[in-house]
Amino acid sequence: MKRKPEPKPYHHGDLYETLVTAGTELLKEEGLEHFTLRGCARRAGVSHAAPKNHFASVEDLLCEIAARGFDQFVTELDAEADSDPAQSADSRLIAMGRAYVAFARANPAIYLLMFRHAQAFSKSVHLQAASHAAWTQLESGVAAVIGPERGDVISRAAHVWALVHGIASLIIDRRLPGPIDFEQVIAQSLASLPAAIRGVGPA
Amino acid sequence: MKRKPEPKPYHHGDLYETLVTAGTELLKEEGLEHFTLRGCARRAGVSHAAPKNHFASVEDLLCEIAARGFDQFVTELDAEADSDPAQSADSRLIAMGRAYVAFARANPAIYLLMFRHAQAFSKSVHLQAASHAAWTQLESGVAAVIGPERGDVISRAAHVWALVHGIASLIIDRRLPGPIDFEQVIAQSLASLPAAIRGVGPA
DNA sequence: CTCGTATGTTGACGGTGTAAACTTAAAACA
DNA sequence: TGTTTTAAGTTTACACCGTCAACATACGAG
Repeated sequence: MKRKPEPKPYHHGDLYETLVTAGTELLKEEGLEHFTLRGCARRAGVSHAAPKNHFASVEDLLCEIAARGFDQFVTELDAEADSDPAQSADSRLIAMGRAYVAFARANPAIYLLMFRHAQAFSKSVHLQAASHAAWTQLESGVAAVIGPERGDVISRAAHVWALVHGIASLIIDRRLPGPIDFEQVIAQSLASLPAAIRGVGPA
Repeated sequence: MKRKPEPKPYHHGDLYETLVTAGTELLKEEGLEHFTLRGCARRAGVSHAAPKNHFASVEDLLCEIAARGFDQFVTELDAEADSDPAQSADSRLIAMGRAYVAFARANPAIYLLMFRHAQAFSKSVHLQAASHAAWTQLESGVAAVIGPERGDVISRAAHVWALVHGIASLIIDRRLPGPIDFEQVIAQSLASLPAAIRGVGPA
């Protein structure tokens, strides 16, 4: 058994990391629909069965890629929300919403993998933790907007998530009709959000 | 060449319709992920290459199934919106939103096929017409809410669609955290919609 | 220096979509 | 009615895919 975590244990180098990198690149280039484990192996320069030693199945590799996507996602949203430290809770939430849609548009295949691909979250602790962090991030943004005394943060957070997820999905799936201004839709929809989640429901 | 459109041309009976039926059933039973052209042929009781005579590819069959899904979708939303002829435009739009999410939850695989599966709409005139009808239905509901003189119906319709699409997607993908009341999220989110699309943007 | 074992390769299996060649039977026409 | 055209279905084949088992290799522990 190995004891030291040296970066290049032997033969290939670090096939685990190489596969994650190759998979991420292939995802961006070819899309989730055409993602293939054998394709990752080819890009990594190993035989088609080599990944088996590091990932029990193609889903395991996708889970790791998704987990790293969540890590980057949370980092980017935090950075955007904190870009102007003087702004209100409302504009912080709107900034997060803008960053959310921007991430989806910049990384459509990763976004689909993270938020729409059917995967067993329980299989990967990394994925479970990373996606949980994203939800917590959303909840705190919503809580700051509706105020500390109001209950029901969860259902309002779901409302916010649904709106930005819907916008992102319709855009990257090219579902909106041709002559439409994405930026206007994003700005208008997000602008209505603080009032919408404050204005309704029980105290 | 045949001239008459008789329903059962010969051997199998009406393989075209049988394949559409078998495909719809398999979609509901196994989900879009496990949908297979050979599986449809098996259920129809024909060889795996028989569908080639009626559908050039698996995508063509899926387009026809999606088109029929849109037909049913538009019918159900119209019925729900017109269920109470005395209701206001606001509550009509909310009723349509409720029916939208209900359709997705009742037919998740068909919904995914209709609204998220990458497909060449241009390949099927039926699909193109049916999905266009759904968009028109949405636009008129939104126009009634924001009033006749206001422009920008398209971007407000996109806003409404994004919200209901997001709710439906998160629910059928089981993305919302465990202790959450779907009905409350749906009711709260939809209730905020008329004011949201009326309240913002240019006159 | 030896040997165990983690890592990578080869080959195979069943599955998929699709294409070509072949067979069958209905329809078109004389 | 009888012949021929042609649409519809079958068979076979190919290139992929994910996964598995058997084998080869080379690092690292002892």
